[in-house]
Amino acid sequence: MRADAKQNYEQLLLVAHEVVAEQGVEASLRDIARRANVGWATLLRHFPTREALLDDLLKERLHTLTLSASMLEASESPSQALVIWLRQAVAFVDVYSGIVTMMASSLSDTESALHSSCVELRKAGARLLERAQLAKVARNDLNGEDLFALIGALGWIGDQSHFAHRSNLLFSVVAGAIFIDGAVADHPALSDT
Amino acid sequence: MRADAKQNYEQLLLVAHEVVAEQGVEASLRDIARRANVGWATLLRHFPTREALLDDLLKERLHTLTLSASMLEASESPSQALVIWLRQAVAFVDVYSGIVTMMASSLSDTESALHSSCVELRKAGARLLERAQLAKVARNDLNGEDLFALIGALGWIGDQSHFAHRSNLLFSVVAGAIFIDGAVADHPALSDT
DNA sequence: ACCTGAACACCGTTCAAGT
DNA sequence: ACCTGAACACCGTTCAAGT
Repeated sequence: MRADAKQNYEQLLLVAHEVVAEQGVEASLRDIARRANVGWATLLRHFPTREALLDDLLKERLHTLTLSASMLEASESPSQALVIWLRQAVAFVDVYSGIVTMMASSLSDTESALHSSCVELRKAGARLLERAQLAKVARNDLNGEDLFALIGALGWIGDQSHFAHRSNLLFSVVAGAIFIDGAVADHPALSDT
Repeated sequence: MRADAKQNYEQLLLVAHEVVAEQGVEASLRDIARRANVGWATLLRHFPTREALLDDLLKERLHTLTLSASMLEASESPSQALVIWLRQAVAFVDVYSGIVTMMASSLSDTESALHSSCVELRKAGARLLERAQLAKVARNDLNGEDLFALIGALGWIGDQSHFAHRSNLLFSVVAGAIFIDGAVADHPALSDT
């Protein structure tokens, strides 16, 4: 990448993060280009679709999240590992409002620039879920898609300003439902404080 | 209302239902006016905001849902009544994709044309929840807002084509989490078939 | 009273020119 | 190679005319 191109790219990412964090994933791309002092068509060539921009915005943090899943796989308690990771995943999607809807549709859209990132996320969760199922602490009728769906559902709740202040409690309600009765009764990670 | 006005109004509602059921709540209003063979500005005067249109589209079915809540309040089992009503509520929001997000924001926006309808819905659920709590079968730390949030979360899952085929299972997972362990173990309404 | 088109400021898509 | 403005077809908002 040429030097001026690289500078444009990085300035765009910086501004895009600010604007999207403030206004959500449907923020005006034209507005982002204006605030970044970059030509409108330049943004479109760096990021041919909205999904491509979001993918680049999420890349680093997504990598951190999947790394965290790998670490947690080696931890002592399969149920606690899953709960801790779920909390991280919900915090991850909380950064940009509307991102869960975009990710959910990208999961089934092979052509989306976000697709492979979403598959990665699902796989990371699925591994932790399967470990908990083998340990007989998580419901056996759930799979990686369901985990993704529940993270999305909690992310949706966090997106609604009217519900956001209850999202900690609702996290513990929904996350707790993934486990078999009593299996996580002694896990402080599920208490709501 | 003048005769021609009334005819326009009803034609608009008819077409709007079709288009919104197909494309979701963000469907083009201009397109609806075109398909209804009605002047564009005419739609805007009948429905000054998108929320006003949706409110009229939902009114009948919402009334049915609140009536159902009243009936269920007189039924034998408080827990079963709540589960049955929750299923109806999720089916209600399933008709228009994106409606849960619009309703969630209307719940805190007193100016929205949908506001009072949303409050009605929350109240109907809250009454059934409180009855179940008094009977010691539902978690005591949840309130009407939480119930609305969980209905919205399940509605969001139903909106995503990739997750919709799991929504029955996920309903039983999330709805089951509202109750105290074992309180609904014998309720066929929570089985996933 | 009610209906209607048109002007306006936005959006994302596409493309032909610039350096 | 990369950047850029402009034309295009849409959107919702507003308003001045029509019958």
